[in-house]
Amino acid sequence: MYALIDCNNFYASCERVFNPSLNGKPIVVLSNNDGCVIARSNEAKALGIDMGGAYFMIEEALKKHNVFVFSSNYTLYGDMSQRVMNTLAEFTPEIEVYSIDESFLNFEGFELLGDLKIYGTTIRNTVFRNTGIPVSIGIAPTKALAKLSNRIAKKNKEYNHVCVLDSQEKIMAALKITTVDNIWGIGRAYHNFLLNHGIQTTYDFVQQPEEWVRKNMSVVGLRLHKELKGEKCLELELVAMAKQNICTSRSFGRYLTDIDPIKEAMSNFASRCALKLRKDKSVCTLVQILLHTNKHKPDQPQYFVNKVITLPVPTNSTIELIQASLRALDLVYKPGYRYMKCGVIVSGIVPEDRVQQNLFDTVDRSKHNKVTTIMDKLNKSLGADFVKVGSLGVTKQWHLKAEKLSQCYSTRWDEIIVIK
DNA sequence: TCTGGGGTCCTAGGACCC
DNA sequence: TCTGGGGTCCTAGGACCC
Repeated sequence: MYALIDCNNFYASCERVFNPSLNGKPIVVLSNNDGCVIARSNEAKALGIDMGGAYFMIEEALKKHNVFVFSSNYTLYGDMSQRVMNTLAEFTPEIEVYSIDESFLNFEGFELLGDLKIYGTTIRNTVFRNTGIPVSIGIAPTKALAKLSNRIAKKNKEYNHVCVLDSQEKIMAALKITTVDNIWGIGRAYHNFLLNHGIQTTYDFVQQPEEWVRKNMSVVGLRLHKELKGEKCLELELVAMAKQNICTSRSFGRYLTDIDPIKEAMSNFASRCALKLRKDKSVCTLVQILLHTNKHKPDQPQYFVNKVITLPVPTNSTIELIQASLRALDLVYKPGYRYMKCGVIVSGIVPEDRVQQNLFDTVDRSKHNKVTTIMDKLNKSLGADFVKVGSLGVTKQWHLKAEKLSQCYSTRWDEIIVIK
């Protein structure tokens, strides 16, 4: 058996932990740049606020209903996630952290511990006591069924947030009450496709012949089909695989036309990518930049461009990645456009101890390594970007909007909560 | 004024090899 | 009439996830 533990309305719940006066009140959390709604408390959902709605279009309505609005605070959510996962790890040796707010746990053989419903409830209570975050738990024989079970636990009050699908009858009943658009792995396109073929519930879906599923939905769909019938196809991924791409991109807080502030933004994003690489003990061989105008304004001149630079030797040096990004920017930048977004993607990622050297390489990398090591050390103890490369700049014209940001209660000494 | 960011996997088709 | 067969690698695009 597998358990899927999912935090309820995670970002909204994080905001509540340190501000309990928000209990019972409607809360929404906005995306970067305060762009659109990406998390809602139950009270906000009940008001009919949609996921993904543009903030500027619903701002008035939110005010009218006294909805509390927050900019996303990933420092806080990341730290809270870590606390939840640490607690979960105490309950099983095998845990796959699937996303910032979800984990799969291997419950194989746990039936011997007694009723899984009781065990799940213990986990839920412990996570809440340790972190203040409410979770829902779905338990079933495969990962896809655990997902489905989790959804039932969350949507139906009578389960008290823990649902166990441990018999064929329970599984069949669960398949019948779950429509196909709520299956993990079925998105909008497949949903429409299935509806066109008269398939509405998950039960209808598992009745289809495997060849038909394979033909129309590729091996991914077939795997899902088998999983929903109780045949295990997806294993727990206990060790996080090395990433194939690392991307840092942002919309700007306002339009940029001059190249200089864009250079500043690009330098910052390249620097972030370098830091992420070093954290993973990896290096990259390709740097790609992207630069966009505002796609939501079709009446304005549009320019979308990507540029890839191949590095002579794989690296995670902040300095080299900034240089490559700025070189790429120079090649594609055109004046006269109102730019809205840019970013840096690094790929061709390999472990840093398996670097293929280049015979004609002239850069003294040991020097770069010394510099970045010291930079990382200082920034870790004194705060992000305490020491940085000059091209990261100080004007911050590109900075995103975050007008409703809460404090970093758990990661900054000067923002720690004070109890009077 | 204002519409997020960061990922994965699979497939088809083209270019190229012998 | 008829124009080989068997591969690899890369890219773009589409599907999906949180």
